[in-house]
Parts: sequence; C-alpha cells; structure tokens
Amino acid sequence: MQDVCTVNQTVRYLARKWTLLIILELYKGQGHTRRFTELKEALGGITQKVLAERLRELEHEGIVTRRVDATDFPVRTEYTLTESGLALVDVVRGIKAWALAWKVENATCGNQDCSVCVL
Amino acid sequence: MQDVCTVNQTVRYLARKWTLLIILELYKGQGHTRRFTELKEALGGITQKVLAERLRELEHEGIVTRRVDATDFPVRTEYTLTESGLALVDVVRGIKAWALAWKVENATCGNQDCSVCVL
DNA sequence: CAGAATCCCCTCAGATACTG
DNA sequence: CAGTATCTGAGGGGATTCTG
Repeated sequence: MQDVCTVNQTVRYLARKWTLLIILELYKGQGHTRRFTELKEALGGITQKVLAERLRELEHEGIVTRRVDATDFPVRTEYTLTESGLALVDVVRGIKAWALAWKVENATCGNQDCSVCVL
Repeated sequence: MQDVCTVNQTVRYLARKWTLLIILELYKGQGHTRRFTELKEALGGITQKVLAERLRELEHEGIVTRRVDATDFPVRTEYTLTESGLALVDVVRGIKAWALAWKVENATCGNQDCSVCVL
C-alpha cells in the first residue's frame, strides 16, 4: 500500500537497525570509504550477518558502492558513499536539526552527543 | 545501543507503517486537524488498533495533540499537528526532494504521485 | 578477510470481538 | 464514535558455525 512510495521506503531502510550508524561511519572515513572489518569494529556489537545485509541494501539503493581488491590475499573490500549517499547525509542533518529544535531533552545517542556529532 | 539517539528514534517511528500517511492526512485537514474516523476512512485499510497506536505514539512524541469534545454524544475527538509536527513535515519534504533527485524511477506511492503530492 | 547458512526469539501489524 | 483486548502470522535481528 504505502510500500511503493519512495519516501516511505527511504525512511524505512534508514530506520533499520545500524543503517544510520553505518552511513555515519562511512561518512567519517577517508574519501567516505571504509572496509568491512573497519565498519565492524567501529560499530561494536554488530554481527557480520547484519552488517553484510545492511551493506547489500545500501548498495542496492545506490547509496554505497562496493569495490573488491583481489590482487592479493586476503581480499580487501571497500565500501564508499555515493553522491546520493552524501546527499542523504544532508537529509539526516535535517532530521538532526529538527531533533535538536524539538527534542532537546534527550539528544544523545549511544556513540556520541548529537551536539558534537559529525553531522 | 543506537535506540537512545533521538535522530534514530525519529526515523524509527516515521518508518512505522501508516505513520507518514497519518501525518500527511492531518496536514491536509482544516487547521491541520482530523477526527479519528476521518483518518480511518481517508487511510483505507488501517485498523482501529493500529490507528490508535500510531496516534498515541505521535501524541507522546509531541507531534500531535488530542482534543476530546464531550459536550454531546457521541464523543468527538480531534487530532491536530503541533508546531513540531509541522516542522517535521518540512523534514519529510527534504526526504521527498532527495527521493525525487535520486530515485526518480519509482516515485509513486499507493495514494498519489510524489510529483503531485501535497508535500 | 569478508562473508553465507542456520536457528531462535521478539516485535510489529492484521483480524476479530467487545465497550463507554 | 472512539477506542481496548486478544490472538496469530510474518519479518527483523542476534548468536553461532562454516568457507573461499
């Protein structure tokens, strides 16, 4: 019913657990890039299964690109925010601005305080 | 873990089924106000249980206010978008702008086309 | 290193029935 | 009219194990 609406779909995968933190972590990386294991360690507590799932979704949505470097072993895989992904970070900034304006009382998250968040 | 982050919480209830459509429907009402039954009929397919749940959530988040008129019977209950709710509509507009810029291919939703959406 | 495959639990949402 | 109560099925996410 509303599941064909792009806006709703967007909000829907943004709301899935870890997605925002993954995007934020990629954003912080050099060239907005991070490796699988870097992400896994930065996001203490996420399982490989969920991280892989989220990255596939984001790749499918065009928010992230995956590049495999198989020239040596073990294989290196890098994930990078696309242009659309960077634009999405601005959207998240808009949400943060709203939250700070209207929800000041509980503005902290598990990783850092919104007021000092890189966003 | 990330569940204490206001931004994440916001995205999370926005993503719950029907929430966006409820906000949109209130937005369209006179004075951004609608009655329970009006909402129910406008959002064909929603159950009373879910509608009541969503409205409680939105009320709790300060996005909607509830006003009961018990002067006559049956009781009239009206829901109105608050200032913060109206500000949130702007946030959703931002998401729509992103969607139209990067997801043009599937820009329609069950109710109407994004390009003619009131947002 | 970067995953895929399984199993299990828990929340979400639909259907249905009842009430002040 | 505007809800509440209960039950059920489907999907999300954690833990663990295995592999190219």
